[in-house]
Amino acid sequence: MTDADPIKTPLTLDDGVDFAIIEHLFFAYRDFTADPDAILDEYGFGRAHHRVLHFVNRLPGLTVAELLEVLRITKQSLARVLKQLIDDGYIVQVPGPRDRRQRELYPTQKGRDLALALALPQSRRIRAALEEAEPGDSAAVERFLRAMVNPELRAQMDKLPNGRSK
Amino acid sequence: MTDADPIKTPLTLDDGVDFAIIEHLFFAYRDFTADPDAILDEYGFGRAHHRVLHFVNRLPGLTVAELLEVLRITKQSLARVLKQLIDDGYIVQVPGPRDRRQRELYPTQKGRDLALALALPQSRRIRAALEEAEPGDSAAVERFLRAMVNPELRAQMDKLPNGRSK
DNA sequence: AAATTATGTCAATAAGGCTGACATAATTTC
DNA sequence: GAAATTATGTCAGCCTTATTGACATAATTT
Repeated sequence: MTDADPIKTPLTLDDGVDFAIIEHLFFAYRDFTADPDAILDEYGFGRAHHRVLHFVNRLPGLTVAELLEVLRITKQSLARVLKQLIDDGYIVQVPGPRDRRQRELYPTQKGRDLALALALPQSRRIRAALEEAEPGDSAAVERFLRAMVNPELRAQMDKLPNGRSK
Repeated sequence: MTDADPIKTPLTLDDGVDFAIIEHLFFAYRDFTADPDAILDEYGFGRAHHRVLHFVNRLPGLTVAELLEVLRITKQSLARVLKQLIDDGYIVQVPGPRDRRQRELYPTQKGRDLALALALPQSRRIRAALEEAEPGDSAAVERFLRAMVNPELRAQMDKLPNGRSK
């Protein structure tokens, strides 16, 4: 019955696995999402609403199909969340100019304000983390995180406005 | 009704928020967790099982209370997941030597093997990401991720074995 | 006119969280 | 030794976010 015996030694770096970064990512992401989660609670929203609101603000006018592509969830999962955001006046739908079947999604001022309020504590946390860092660390972190994404999905990231838009 | 009007300009860096790193973290973490998720599916397990199995392997002998502390979930949430892992022979409980009320949690060989199998694709992804990086980037990334964690929770991270154990 | 497409909606299911209440056994305190 | 506290387990019920499958509607394309 040696297979049912307890193993008393911990998994360590010996095992050829980079547990340091694996665990750092876990803890960092947990606290990173805790900031907006607390705000969302007050509105009766969850993390799903945050993601929708975020991308509608970053890519105003995107269609439902495009949003599903970015979020990688199903239409039915999106439906409830999107409906709430529309009913509560955070997002509006506008019929597509060329194809009137499409619904272009735009934030309202209320939706813009909330998106910004949710991003602010996250941005503050990032800025604080970079204050203790060496110059160049910011670029290194961004390069690393980008390289962690599946190559075929990096194109999606490039569609997001990165420069200072006029 | 200007508040219900669609806003057509995107949120950008102008708004004083570091969207680049916010979004990079989102996409990176999504793909980072997709690797083990696919494996867990085959076992009928979810992400919750992964987290339990991971920390039991990294801190063998920890008690239920300590595990709850690390995971920051409730006893009832842990119960279901832990029970499955024990019933299926991935984890065993051993009565605490000093306090026999406590249940020390240890992985079995089967549990050790699965924990390692789940960590491997994540480690491979990290290694691949760092291959394109400059020397020193790895340390910069680790510093950054650590600084992203709430200060009072960093002590928890220090309890994890980091060196090469003898 | 027929087929396809974009979207919306209904019903059912599942995972993984939560709270509250209660049970048991072991330890600590008085 | 009795009482209080602690560590754990378990039951019942609820919520959110996701899933799949099926079907409806309107608009566009063929």
